[in-house]
Amino acid sequence: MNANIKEIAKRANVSIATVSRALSGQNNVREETKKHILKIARQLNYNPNLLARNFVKGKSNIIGLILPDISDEFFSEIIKSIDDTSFISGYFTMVISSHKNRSLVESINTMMNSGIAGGFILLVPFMNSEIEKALKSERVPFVIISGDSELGDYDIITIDNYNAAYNAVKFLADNGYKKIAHIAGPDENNDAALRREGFLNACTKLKLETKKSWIVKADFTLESGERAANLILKQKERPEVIFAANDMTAIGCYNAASKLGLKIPDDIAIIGFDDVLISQYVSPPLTTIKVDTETIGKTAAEKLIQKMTQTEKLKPQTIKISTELVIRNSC
Amino acid sequence: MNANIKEIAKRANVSIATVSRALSGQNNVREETKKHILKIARQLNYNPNLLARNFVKGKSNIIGLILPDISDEFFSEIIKSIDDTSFISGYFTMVISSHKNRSLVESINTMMNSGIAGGFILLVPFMNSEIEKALKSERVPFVIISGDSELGDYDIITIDNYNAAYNAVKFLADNGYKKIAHIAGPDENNDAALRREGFLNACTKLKLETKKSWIVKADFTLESGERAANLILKQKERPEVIFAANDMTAIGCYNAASKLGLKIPDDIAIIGFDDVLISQYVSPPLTTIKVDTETIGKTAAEKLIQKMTQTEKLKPQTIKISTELVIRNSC
DNA sequence: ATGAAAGCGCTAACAA
DNA sequence: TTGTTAGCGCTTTCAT
Repeated sequence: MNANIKEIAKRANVSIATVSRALSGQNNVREETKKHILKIARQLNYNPNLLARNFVKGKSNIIGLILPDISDEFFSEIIKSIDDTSFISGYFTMVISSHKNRSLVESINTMMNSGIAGGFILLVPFMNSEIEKALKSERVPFVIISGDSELGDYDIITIDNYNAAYNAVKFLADNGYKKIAHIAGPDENNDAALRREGFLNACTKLKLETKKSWIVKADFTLESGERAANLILKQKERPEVIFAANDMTAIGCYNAASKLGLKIPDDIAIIGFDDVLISQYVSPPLTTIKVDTETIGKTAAEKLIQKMTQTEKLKPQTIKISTELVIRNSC
Repeated sequence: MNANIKEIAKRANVSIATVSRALSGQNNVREETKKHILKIARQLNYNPNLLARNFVKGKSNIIGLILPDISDEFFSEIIKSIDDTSFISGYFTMVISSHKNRSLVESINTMMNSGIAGGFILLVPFMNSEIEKALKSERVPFVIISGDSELGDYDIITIDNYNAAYNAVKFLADNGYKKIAHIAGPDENNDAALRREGFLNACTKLKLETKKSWIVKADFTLESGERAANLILKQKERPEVIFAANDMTAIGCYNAASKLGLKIPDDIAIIGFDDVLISQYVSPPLTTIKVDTETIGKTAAEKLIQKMTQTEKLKPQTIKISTELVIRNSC
């Protein structure tokens, strides 16, 4: 069994209170006593029982990270980034994913009420009333990472989907493209909705040609992208370029184009969104919009820790992490 | 603040002990009383304080997952799989990655001594005496996920690197390839070492031609794969096929081949290892060896939970998760 | 600067 | 079946 402060107190001939004070680095202990205690603690290879410490303090230095029911490299990077940031401030990261066995709401309730986490970061692709209800208690602080900055009165870390999409279209216009199609993401996905909106407004403002039959819904997967691209490319009038809601969809377009014998970017140009690893290795390398996952994770963790440590309540804040256009050879 | 059993006891007119018993589903409570208590608990939206529960029980239902200082889709899948499995048995998953700010040894010590985790899963690409020392206390149970099944007297979940590599080479031989090269992984990486060994032995046994200059070391990255492939492909005598230690390296070969104007698989065939997502989308789709990450995670979690719950100590066990050859068009 | 003691929420041993 | 009580390891308040 692990040594405890009682044991150290006995060996050091002091009270457990003094040991506690010395170990938690308070300055109301005589320097000499402190040194002595620290030495014994080291000898015994003492590690504080974090469970007991958190318990008695009535708070936890565990940060919960609630993930949705999908799995891609995005999350792996977010997790690392959050864990990195948390660790520096003395926190641990607990992952709790939501899936068939456990709903998002259940995950939120656990984080909110079990006391196991002192705060949590919620990754949600969408919001609904069930989730809102679960979040209402605010028993422990949380921040949300989401595509939508208009979710409500929460602290939100988001990327600027709308402007990123708008600027992507502007880039295409600047490069002489006039006829442009869009493969959208799922309706209920906020990232997807905002990208779509940015696309549509840019088309209007910049006087680019698009039409209903050139705007096809997909679901962020490669397969759905290929299906959607087929729908677009087999029409009598073809667009010059497709703006895909994400990279996987864009790569689905590559497959469709290849099977139809169309060359990228000459016959059909393509632009994606996300800059996943694979995008630089497809042929031709995909022009896309880079999402800075590391900064997203870091910012979320920092904001949460700020909320966990300060007492006064600040107004909810939306932090938009900017994106970056990565120009390669697909348009 | 969250309701506690004291509050419930008061409202139900019973003692806290009875409440505790009712809530933890013991059967030594009168059915009627139990119902009453459960109802009140629900009314109060009661959630047990897990910190207190774990603390008093002297154990934790948190499973630690120690990750090395790298990040790829492999980990994202492992995390999900472990978390899924843990959740079903009532455990949480805490991720603790090792990196510039926190060494592997430090992570192990935290998991071992802080009481915060009741057990942990260690992902290590290699073993050394420092790590061995940290693991020696066995204060809490753990299992290791590693490429090497010969690490020592531990419970290890591993893939059968040696046989997977051997069989891959056999597959190549069966398909008529005679001259074969290998791009190896880092020396200190056990997965890499075993794949290399499997390759070498297969070459000997199956009488395939290889030579020193056709066996080049890389470091699992795409760039290093491209460099290594260049070294191989620019020699006067070229092999017919390259067995790459992992998929990213294999894709590096694609780049090298493309720049040298060599067609895959006609001029040079390629086979990889891992079956990462991207492998099915490169052109031509990569033939490779699929590593079943989901089963690895699941098995590791199950084994660990078994160790955490049973009292008698079993002999350390090595569990090899089999791999699967995925035949595509690169050889 | 130090010690004594209460108490965090819960479980479990013992008593009734 | 139910209640009483000790105690898990630690922090913190109140004395000294």
